Amino acid sequence: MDDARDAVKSAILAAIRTIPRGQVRGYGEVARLAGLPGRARLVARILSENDDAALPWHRVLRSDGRIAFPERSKGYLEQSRRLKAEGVKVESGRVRGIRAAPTEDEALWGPR
DNA sequence: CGAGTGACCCTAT
DNA sequence: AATAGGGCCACTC
Repeated sequence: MDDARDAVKSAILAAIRTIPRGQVRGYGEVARLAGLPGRARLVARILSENDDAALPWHRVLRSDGRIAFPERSKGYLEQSRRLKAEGVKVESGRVRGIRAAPTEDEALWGPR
């Protein structure tokens, strides 16, 4: 059974739903909020598999505030459009006004 | 079980 | 600011 996997998916989706309108979060941030530190990639995969139209997936970006899609991609345009519609400023494929707390990630990824 | 891939992240140059 | 290198996780072949 994929109970565990389903639970993880639900947790991630819930975390994404927690993002307030007009604001954005990073994949790693979402993963951490979902109780899955270091599984940012998993979040991305879940999003690719997700089919919930009510899910604000467009509020999920990379840590740099960059959209995780190539500019020519359809998803990029869609996400950019939706973000702008919510009052988020997007320039050159990157969002302004965000700062995904890197300090926490540093503790986890920062190996040194 | 090894190798390849991806809507990722970090450090260093 | 942009590029290069290394790492971690989950899935597929």
